[in-house]
Amino acid sequence: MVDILKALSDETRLRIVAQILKGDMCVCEIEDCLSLTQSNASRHLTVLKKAGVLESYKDAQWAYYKISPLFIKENTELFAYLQRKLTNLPCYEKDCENYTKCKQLNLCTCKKV
Amino acid sequence: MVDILKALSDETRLRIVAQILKGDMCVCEIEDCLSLTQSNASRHLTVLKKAGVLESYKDAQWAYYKISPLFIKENTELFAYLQRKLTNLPCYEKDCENYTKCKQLNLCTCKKV
DNA sequence: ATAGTATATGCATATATGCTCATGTACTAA
DNA sequence: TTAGTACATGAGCATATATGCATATACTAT
Repeated sequence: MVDILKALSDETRLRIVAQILKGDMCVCEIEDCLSLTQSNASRHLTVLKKAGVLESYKDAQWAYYKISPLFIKENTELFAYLQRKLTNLPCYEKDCENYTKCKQLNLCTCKKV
Repeated sequence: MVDILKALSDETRLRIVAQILKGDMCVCEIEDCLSLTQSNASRHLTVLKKAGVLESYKDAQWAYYKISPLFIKENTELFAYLQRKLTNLPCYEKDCENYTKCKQLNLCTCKKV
């Protein structure tokens, strides 16, 4: 429980979760969308994964991250809280716009599964 | 939101919240119950208060802390999550025993409101 | 095989956090 | 007024965390 809350107690990681709630994303999409360096994005994703909030799977050279179904199952109320509150994050709208923009510019060559 | 999660992302503070969920407590009760130094207990309580999780009120020389009604109102799901999960904390049973023991020994001279 | 892309990770560094000791403040009791 | 109790807070230290740079690994495409 502490690990989960620790993982979620960082604005960048909340921004990541907020975007992934809309659907699975690969690391480069997170980078582009939130304007993070590659290593920084990767590290934050690792923290969320180790805490059990996210899961990852590989497709070709891309690593996709998704919300862990087990996390949702075992932390129902917390998950509902995130769903309701994450859209209020200061950066949320901007991050979403960025996501759309990056999609159009094809900054990431991966094809969504 | 980040402030709240940051405040809750520490085991000692979760233990504090777990006990206060059972009813308002003064600082010396928290100290005794969780075996914390006075300054440490005070600091953690301050963090929780600044984040809006707790509120405090004074009675004579004692400072009582309680769960903030506004926090409960605005963070329903999170509060429900805490209520359900905090009893699973590793120290929970021990802390509760300690609480009863300290009550009996009258380690704290304050009279509960 | 070779070059390129995507991701993870070691190392160094700056900042944040948690803790203790000592001190300050507020209230009580005599 | 004086001593005692409860609580808050400044200073200092040790540890943890976030970040960037450089490098390693894994996969793709030619």
